[in-house]
Parts: sequence; structure tokens; C-alpha cells
Amino acid sequence: MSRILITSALPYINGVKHLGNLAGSMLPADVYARAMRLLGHEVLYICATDEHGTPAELAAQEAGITVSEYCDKMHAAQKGAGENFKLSYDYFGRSSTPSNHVLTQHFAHRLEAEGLIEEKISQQVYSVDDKRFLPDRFVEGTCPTCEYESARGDQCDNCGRLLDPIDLINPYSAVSGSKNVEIRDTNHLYLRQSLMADRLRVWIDKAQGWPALAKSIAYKWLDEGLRDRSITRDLSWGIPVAHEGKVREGFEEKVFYVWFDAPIEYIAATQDWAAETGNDWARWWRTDKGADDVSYVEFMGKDNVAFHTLSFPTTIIGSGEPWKLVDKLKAFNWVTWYGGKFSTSQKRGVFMDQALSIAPSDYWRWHLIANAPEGSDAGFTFEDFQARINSDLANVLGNFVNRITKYAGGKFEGKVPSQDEFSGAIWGEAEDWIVSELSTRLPKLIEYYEAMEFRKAASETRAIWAAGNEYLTQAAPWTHYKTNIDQAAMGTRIGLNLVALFGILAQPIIPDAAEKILSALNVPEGNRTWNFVGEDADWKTAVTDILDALPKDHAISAPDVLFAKIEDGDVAEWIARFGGAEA
RNA sequence: GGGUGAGUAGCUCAGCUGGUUAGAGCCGCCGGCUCAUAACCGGCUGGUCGGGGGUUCAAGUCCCUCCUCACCCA
Repeated sequence: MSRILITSALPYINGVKHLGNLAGSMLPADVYARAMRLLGHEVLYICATDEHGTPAELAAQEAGITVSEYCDKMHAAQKGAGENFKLSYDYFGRSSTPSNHVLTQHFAHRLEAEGLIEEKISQQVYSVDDKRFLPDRFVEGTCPTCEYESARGDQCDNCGRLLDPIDLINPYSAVSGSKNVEIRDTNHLYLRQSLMADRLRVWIDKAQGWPALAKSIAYKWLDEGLRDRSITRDLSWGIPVAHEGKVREGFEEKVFYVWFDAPIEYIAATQDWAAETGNDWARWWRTDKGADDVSYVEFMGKDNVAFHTLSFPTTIIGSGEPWKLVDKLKAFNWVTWYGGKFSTSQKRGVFMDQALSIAPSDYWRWHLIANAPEGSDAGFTFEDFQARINSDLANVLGNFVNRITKYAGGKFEGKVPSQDEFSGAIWGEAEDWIVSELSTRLPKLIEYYEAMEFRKAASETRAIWAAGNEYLTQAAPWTHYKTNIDQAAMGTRIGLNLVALFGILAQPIIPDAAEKILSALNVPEGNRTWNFVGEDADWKTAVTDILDALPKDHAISAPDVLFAKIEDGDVAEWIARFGGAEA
């Protein structure tokens, strides 16, 4: 047993997330957290909404409410969506909380004390009418290259060239449209990442358990030379540039950049969790207070890798304090929507709240894990979704549970027939076969979870379910029943124990269905873990015990249909509603 | 323009440091069974592993080059 700290990349506050976001960090983190808990580890899974930055201000402005109100509303929406998807966060926090203010300011102070922060003067567009400096995206104007008239300050949408807002011709404020703007000097804080490059490289050289994707991205940045990054912005919504309540001179109108404070929220959210539950946060995050034996695992999309391998570690290491660094990280590619991108603005794709209006969370969880974007982007189509759900969940698992529980109900009064009562049964080839099958597949399944290979974990789970069907075909209790009830009883008993096992194994990916199965089989809460093999036991012994785990005459019932099939008509309707290929 | 990842059966994907006849699931076809959500079990069809060149006794698996897609960076 060990202690595992898990974080998934903070979902940005700007709207309910779509299925691609879910599949690329929160869902696999949840599945991993659940599996590790079942294996007996002490798990802490932390996530939060990322609430600062320009897009939040813009969205609030569009909605006609204050940023604070907007964040309250969207945080509640995202929290609800996560709960409905059965994401088992130990805590789902907010990056705008007081704890994060304090901690972010603390880190900035420490970094400055270590000589890693520098205040520099730069030139920036100031809007006289708006009475504020304008961040890149708040300035628009004519592109100096192609003369496109609505180029944004950071990039021209017409020619694609990256811009500095002070180079725009006829610049104007995107906030008010005012052309009364001028270029003024302004101060910002820069994180001197360049000074950290050697220490980061040493740390990355030693890192184990990182995918090649993550290491190569990190090395590439190091090889090119880390540039100092500005960690402040001209916004009012965010964490003030202050220390111990005192605002830094000249920074009254500025806040920390969202990418500086967001990862710190992993820690601050843990503090909030501890405060609410009476737990100790330091033993998870401070290596001088017990976090040394914690295994810290981060989940994220591929776009976040640089921030998690370089920027945040710069903050952590540079503080000079004994904070916990990431041990393993898992980066995902994108889920694509009928070959294109999911897009909030163009309303392409399905969003978390909408998804649950057309299918249960288990359906999405299963499909998104079995089709996880590991290794490369993964395409989503309703046709694939239908095929996978009907085959894996309805046919292979659902039907298995249904056929044997109904049979036991009809022939054995809904009780687990015991070897004592039906003593004439002979252990045969079918039984040897299922034992051997499970004793190779169960350890593989656990290995896949430990290695965070989610597609393989799902396909192994399915293979185990399929083996149950094959066992029933081989054992054929319905045939034996005509001549040898004892033999039929054994096939039924093993079949029912397989149902219980399948429910236990299904818990990380499809928790709702697993719960239905386990309660139909009256499996007590305490007997649902994955502690299959004891100290000295081997898998064959363990599996043999598993197949006779339900006690004599234990009452079971047949659950209602676990998975209704997705009909062709449903798919057609969803495509019409969500766009599908034509969108 | 640079970097990274990917291009393997109709579809979705496995194939670690090169080594017996390239695998799985789905789809399709044939057969079996009848306990079950017309489900399940078995079998079969199907690939010159993006193109070209090279190294090697041997390459999907290494090297070069070209093409296509995605993402990151500029």
C-alpha cells in the first residue's frame, strides 16, 4: 500500500467542458484514482476550476455579469457536471480562493528572495477611455503585414502571423472599441526560468515514469533555451501582486498571470480540502512533513505538458522549499469530432451536460476510456459509440449478468447453489479453463491500471467478461440440468461468482452499473476491493477462491436490464441534433 | 519554417530494445447452442504494415528521403 496524489489539469472556467476535455484528463484521472483505491492505496484526487485570465473576463462581459458572479455560476455548473459523470474527486476547488491568493503570493515572494524574479519595463497599449492597459487579445487593429483590418494583438487571423500589439496600425480597444489608445511604459514581473534550466535538466534526467512525449517536449524547450516569462498581467480579476497584504508599488492595476497561479491551486485546493475535512495537507505536499513517500501523478492534455514539466517545477524548485514534485505524468492527445476539432464557439461536438441528456454516464465513460486518445488523437463518432456500447456493455457484460442470474432465479430459487448440497458435481475442463484464463488476465489487468494504459485496461476487462460467456458455453448448466442437477449447480455457482467478480472489476470505469450488479448479488461493501492475492497465495489459488466466494444459499436477484441498446434511430437523432459529419 | 507524435486488415487499434506463417475487437459470411437484451460460443474471408531507397543472414520494428494528418513552437 502506498499513498498516491492525483491531479487532473484544471478545467478552465469558460464554460462546461466538452467530451474531449473530459477524456483527456479528468476521466482517466478518475478511473486511475478508483482503481488505486480498490488496490488498497491511500489516494487523494484533487481538481479545481481555473478561474483567472482574459477569457473569463471576456465571457463575463458577454454574459453581462461580473467576473466573480460568472465564476460562481460556472464553477457550480462544472462541479455538477463532474458529479453527474461520477468523477470521484476528493476535492474540487477553485483557483480564486483566498488560500490560492496567499500561496501564490508566497511563492512569488520566495522566488524573488531566491533571485528568480525580475521587474522589467516594457511597452504596452493603454486605452485612455477604458483607463487600463490592454492585454494582447484586448487590442485589435490593422495587421502590419497583410493589412487585414481586424487583426488581434497576439495574432492576425488572416495571415496567421504572430504580432506584438504595439505594431498594429490604427489600434483600438476590443473592450470598448475606443480608438483613443496610446503606447505607454509599464512594469511587469518576469520569472527568470533561464536561471533554472540546469536544475530542471538534472531533475528531468532523473525522472522516471514520464512518457516519451513529455520528456521530449521538456528537453526541446531546455535545448532551445528557456526564456524568462512575464508572470503578471494588466487585469483586475486575479491574484493581486502583493505580499502579506501589501500591494507592490506600481502593480495596483495588475494581477498574477493565470498560468502562474493555476498549478499552485493544486496545493491550495488540497489546503482547502484539509480545512474542510480536518485532514493534513502538508503530508501530501511537503517532503519535510511526510510527503516523501507520496507518489504524485499528474493527468493532462498534450498542450499542458510544458507548463507541468517546466513552468510549475520552476516555481516549486525555485522556491527553495521542500515541496513535492510530480513523479509520474500522463499526457493525452485530443478526441476529435467526426475528424475535426471540438469547438465551443462553433458548437461542434457534445458537452458534458448535453451528453448525459442522451446517454448514461457509464456509456460515455466506457467509450471514452476504451477509445482514450493515448498515443495519438482519437476520433469520436456516434456510430462508433453505438457499436462499442452495444457490443461491450449490452451484449458481452449486460447479457452475461442477465442470462446467469435469471437462470439461477428460475432453477435454483435465486440462491447460490452450494457444493455441499449438490455434491455430485465434478470439476472439469471448463473449470480448469476459466481458472487459467482468469489467473493470467487478472494480473495483466492490474498491471495495465498501474501503468495507466487505459485502452488496454478496458480491453482486458472486456476480455474477462467474454471469458465468462465462454465458460457458460463450455459448462452448459442448462444441458446438464436434464440429467445431472449437481453439475448444473456448479456451473451456476461459478457463473454467479463470475458476475460478482465482473461487477468488482467494472467499478473504475462504469461505477453505476457495477453498483447495480454488486447490489443485485448482495455483495457487501467490504468485499468489493481488489485485494485478490494474499501474501503467499498464487493467482490460481486466488482465482479458485474467487469462484467460490459467495456463501452457501446466498440470495441473489437478477438486476433490471443493465444497458439498454443504442438504436439506429437514436444515432440518427443525435446526428441531426449535434451536427455529426456535416457540422 | 523547426520540433514531436501518428500513418498496420472495410472500421477502431495492439505490435518492448529487429528474428518462427503480422495480432485483437467491430463489421461481413458459415456453423453451433437456447440459459439470456435476435444475445452467446466456434470457424472463415480480409493486410506487398503511407511511397521510394538503404543497412542486415533477417525490418512493420534501424538509417535516408518524400507524401499525408495532428499538436506544440516560431
